[in-house]
Amino acid sequence: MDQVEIFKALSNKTRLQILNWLKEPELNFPGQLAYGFDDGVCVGAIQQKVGLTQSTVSEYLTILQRAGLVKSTRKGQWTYYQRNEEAFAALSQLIQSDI
Amino acid sequence: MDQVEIFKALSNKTRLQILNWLKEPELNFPGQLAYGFDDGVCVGAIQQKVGLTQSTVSEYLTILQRAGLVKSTRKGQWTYYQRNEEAFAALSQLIQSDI
DNA sequence: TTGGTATATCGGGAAAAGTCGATATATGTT
DNA sequence: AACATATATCGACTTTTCCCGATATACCAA
Repeated sequence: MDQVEIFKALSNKTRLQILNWLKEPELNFPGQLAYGFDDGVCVGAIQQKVGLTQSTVSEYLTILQRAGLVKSTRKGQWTYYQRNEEAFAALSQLIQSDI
Repeated sequence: MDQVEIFKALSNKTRLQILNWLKEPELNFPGQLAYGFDDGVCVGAIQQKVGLTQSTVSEYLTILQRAGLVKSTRKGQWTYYQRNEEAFAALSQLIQSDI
């Protein structure tokens, strides 16, 4: 758990926005309803909502994943991303005790 | 409370180190014992321990203050910095609910 | 195999952050 | 007033981040 890496990942408005949207996938990505949300939301859906290029969004998700804040699941041609809630709980705790 | 600004302020190993040292000023800045710690620790003492230049450390403290993570008190020629514990409590809470 | 779609990675240009030395400002002392 | 000390700010340079377009890779369908 690299603290600096986590805070860097959170130091960007768009990435914070993505994390926030991923709290309620059904609500924020209704277009994907048909496929379910058990594994999270695919990159394309996030990209459309974000409005930046595909490469940028893919990189942002990688940054969030390296920091441990999201998990990814590959299914066919899609990669689904979802929040890693344990990481947020741990971070909240870390701020209370370690930082 | 600008989230991005807070996380940027925390995205640096030295600044995290400073915040950590300020948790126990008596222990980490014994050279300043004579003056007491009610208002925190002065820039010079922090600078010596950090080992970077005076200008860099001064700027780091400004960054931490703009993010609301520390408070400063001017006394004569010295500026004393101390942690703003309310900000950390709020941040911990923010991560649990908002992010 | 050929082609289509989804995602990842690469290379680059612009903007921001890291860090320094030099200088400015504020305060204190004589 | 003149000088010393503590801190803040400025200008410059290097490194990192932001974000893009182009290309590569992985999978799927005909």
